[in-house]
Amino acid sequence: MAKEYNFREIEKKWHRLWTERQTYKVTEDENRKKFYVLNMFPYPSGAGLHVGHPLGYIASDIFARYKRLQGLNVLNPMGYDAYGLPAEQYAIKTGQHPEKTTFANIDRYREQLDKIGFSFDWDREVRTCTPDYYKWTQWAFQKMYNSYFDEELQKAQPIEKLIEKFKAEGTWPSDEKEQSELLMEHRIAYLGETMVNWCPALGTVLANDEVVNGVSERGGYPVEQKKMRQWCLRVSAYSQRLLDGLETIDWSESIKETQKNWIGRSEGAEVEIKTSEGLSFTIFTTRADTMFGVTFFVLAPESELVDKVTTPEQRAAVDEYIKYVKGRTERERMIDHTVTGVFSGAYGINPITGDKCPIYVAEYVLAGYGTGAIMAVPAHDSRDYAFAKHFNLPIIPLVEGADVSQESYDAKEGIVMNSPASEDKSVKYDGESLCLNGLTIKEAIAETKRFVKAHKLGRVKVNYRLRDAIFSRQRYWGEPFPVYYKKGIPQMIPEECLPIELPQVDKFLPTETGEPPLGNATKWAWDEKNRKIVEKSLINEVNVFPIELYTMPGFAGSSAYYLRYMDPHNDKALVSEKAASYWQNVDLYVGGSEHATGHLIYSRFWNKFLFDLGVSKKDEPFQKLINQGMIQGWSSFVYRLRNTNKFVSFDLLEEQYDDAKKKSFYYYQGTEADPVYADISMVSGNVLNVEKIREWTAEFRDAEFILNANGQYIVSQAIEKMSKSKYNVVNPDDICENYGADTLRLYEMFLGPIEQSKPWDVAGIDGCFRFLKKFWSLYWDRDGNLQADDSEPTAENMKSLHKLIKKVTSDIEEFSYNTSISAFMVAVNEFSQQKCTSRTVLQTLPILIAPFAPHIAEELWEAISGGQTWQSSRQQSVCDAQWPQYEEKYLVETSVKLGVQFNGKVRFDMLFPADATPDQMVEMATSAPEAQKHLEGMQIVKTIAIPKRIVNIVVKPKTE
RNA sequence: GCCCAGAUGGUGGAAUUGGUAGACACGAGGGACUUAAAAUCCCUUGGCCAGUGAUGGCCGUACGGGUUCGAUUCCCGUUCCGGGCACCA
Repeated sequence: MAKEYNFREIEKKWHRLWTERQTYKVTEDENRKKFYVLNMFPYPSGAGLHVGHPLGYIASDIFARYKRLQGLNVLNPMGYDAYGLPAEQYAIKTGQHPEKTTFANIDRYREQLDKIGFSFDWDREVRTCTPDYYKWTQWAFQKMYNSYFDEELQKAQPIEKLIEKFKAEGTWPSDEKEQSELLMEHRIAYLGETMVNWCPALGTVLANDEVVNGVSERGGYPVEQKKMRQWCLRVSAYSQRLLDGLETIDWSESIKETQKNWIGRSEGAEVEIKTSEGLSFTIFTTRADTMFGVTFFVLAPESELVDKVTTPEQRAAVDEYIKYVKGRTERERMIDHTVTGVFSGAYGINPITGDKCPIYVAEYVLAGYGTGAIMAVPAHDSRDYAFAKHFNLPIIPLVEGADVSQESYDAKEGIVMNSPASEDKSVKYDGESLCLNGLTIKEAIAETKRFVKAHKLGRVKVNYRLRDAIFSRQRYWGEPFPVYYKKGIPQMIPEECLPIELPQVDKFLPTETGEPPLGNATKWAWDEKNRKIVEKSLINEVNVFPIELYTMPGFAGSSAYYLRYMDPHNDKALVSEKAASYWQNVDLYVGGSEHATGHLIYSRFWNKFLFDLGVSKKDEPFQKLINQGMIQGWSSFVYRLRNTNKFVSFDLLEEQYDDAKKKSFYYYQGTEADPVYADISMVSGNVLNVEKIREWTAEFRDAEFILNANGQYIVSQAIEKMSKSKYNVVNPDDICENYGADTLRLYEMFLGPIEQSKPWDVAGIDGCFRFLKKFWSLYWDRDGNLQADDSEPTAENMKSLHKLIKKVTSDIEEFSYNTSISAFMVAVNEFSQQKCTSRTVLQTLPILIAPFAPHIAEELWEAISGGQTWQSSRQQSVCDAQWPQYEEKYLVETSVKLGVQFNGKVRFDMLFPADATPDQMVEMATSAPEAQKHLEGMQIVKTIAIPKRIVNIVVKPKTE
């Protein structure tokens, strides 16, 4: 009886031994090179871990194990992003404290993760919601509050330096309130009166990346613009560094591109415009070359200039327009691009041409970008063009050959003309007037910038689209701010008193007076004298003051967690100098690309700030980034006839396409049928288990199911993101139970390239399971005894082995795990055919497979090395073995079969010595008997021979 | 609209980056062992055509062109799917 591959026992055994032996515990070791592997830590949701989560974790675990086998000291930690909206909303619904549900979810995650056999050092686990962790989130916030960004040095500096500067300049106010306001304009964490994304349904403000298509990312509720006093982070100050840093890191082009878009650098010029009333304003343009084509100016409706510029005659019209704009939601403005606007009554004077052009107010100009005012060049900007057509304003073409009768010419290519149209159209400054005619657009831009600068008409300016991050939320389940208010002026709670712990509340909703949930806390006031938190009722504005009621957003805790993993139990510092110097930054970061404009920007910003402080040792936190694809789920739908409790099999429905809504609708005998999610566990293939769904929810209990001719109920299926609400979540637990963790790990990697998204499909998992069984059976004879012997491996054995080492090594380096698993499959078949029992080979294979399938690797490693005396105790685990090097000498081929081509078509195959030179190859090929019939009546034009690749002979008919 | 990435058998996907397209796996078909099933093993499997047969020929990497002795790979154009940004001046 051959020995069975009992994965359940093997995996249980090794989970136990790994824990007992602390196999994965990591400590700083100056004698070894470090390698830091990191996964984006999960938010522990109530749905548990699904098969998509481990995809990235497995990928990084393979790399971590591989690097470790190569002798590096690998840090591979895991933790939880534990603050979040779902737990809070669940608390509002059920009254259960978010901490309770969050910790329960964490336990469940841990249990699931443990089954898969990761090499995490759990001693370093962090949870963002525990005080010993968020102490350092609060600490970093205070550091940001007490810093400003020095434009010249391009780095953060202590705020005291700025105060000194103001004092030296004599601009330092004496009034405390004025001082506070002045510094607020410079602090990196500041309290700002800004337009925010307010989500009434969630009762909180949202950051820009949390708003998608004008609705909230979570829940899809409408979002409106509202002016509110909020904590903000001056992320925009770091725009240039965030952009420059991208060049130094090894991330995918697409994600760098996304970040570049989000930062949105544009180089241009700011030009001073005087108005007919003697006022002036500044416009920003990237197309300085088009100054001669300006026919009007436009102000953003929210701009403060509007009020100043508007003439009495136009006042009523402008007010009405602004009222209209205010009434529009963000979403409406995004979808509806119809041209609107109003004349302000005033005129602006083009400093280049001296022309008087009307100033309009229109919503297509945004207050938040540039100066909130533009010069309009309808001929060369499509938005200005639409506006000009609508209001019948002149259009002056400035590029040779550009036809602007139907649409604007926006391209930045061509030769400039009409600039000026005639000599008297260009105003002279210090005797010089601007002339761009005949230049290319690029030259014209540069020339205009020079002119504007030289004659002080404006200045060259770089603008960024990146906005400051709104850093406060009106929620309960988040980090409290270590801030109290003294006469309305924010004060930092002393650093030694941190952390300020999240107070207990009995209600998680806003208070009746509209305060955020923390307003419900009774013990939430700061006693300045005794330096402690006291009852709110004691507030006296003398020595006891109210504490901030806002909490920090989700990204606060996730922005520097990778630093905390380096030194997670340190209560003196976020991370010790020693640990930070050793681990530096993350070498390999694995996570989803959906964080491109959120976490991955905030984290880089946060790290750059800490780098300026000297806490972080590298300017960029994540050297290499791999974005694992999403594993999607198959959602299943049943169709309910509208206003009935009847469900109709999908194949009986008629489809109708609604062009307007770009959606299909389904009908059954004239009645429309609406799709309803059905849990995937009730579906096999596309057939619904009607009995099972009746037991699922009350909705289906007494429903009538109209079946097809085969007596089956067919569901329709769609590939969607895995989510609890879509009832399409597949847990990894079942796979572990039926096939084992090693098979799960192998299969998830075998599905395809890591970066690709793909629907989950268990078809094919048998292939990986079979492979492991074959791998297992290499080691055991028919009686279940280990069949390794000390026989000399054959040349064939060594060739197969070294081919495998070479392939697997290079594939892991390139994260091409699916192809390295294929290589294993090939190799195992070869060894099996070779009946290889050589210890040399059998001892190496477990090391090679260990990153992918650690449990079976350990078991076989133990079996094959069991008879030996250990050189050191660490060799008890395959994790501490040494990754083998391949040797070229075993891979050398003595002869190679190559196709001999005539004019690019393969005509015959023949054997060549592997070391044949191209000349020898041609000689052999042309003199071969098979070649003669192809050469008959032909002459050789050219020959190409590439050793080990191809022999190509180009011929053409002989001409006399 | 702009930017980025992609399209290969029935399916997931390989292809040393310009050198015999379809590795590996799934599925399907056939066979062996077995009372039977499971498990295991072997063979076939891109399409079309010719041949009893070994085999041979043609077509084939979304579509249309180009460069090249040779193109899945490079260039130009088109179509389709995915991702990001979107009145950003």
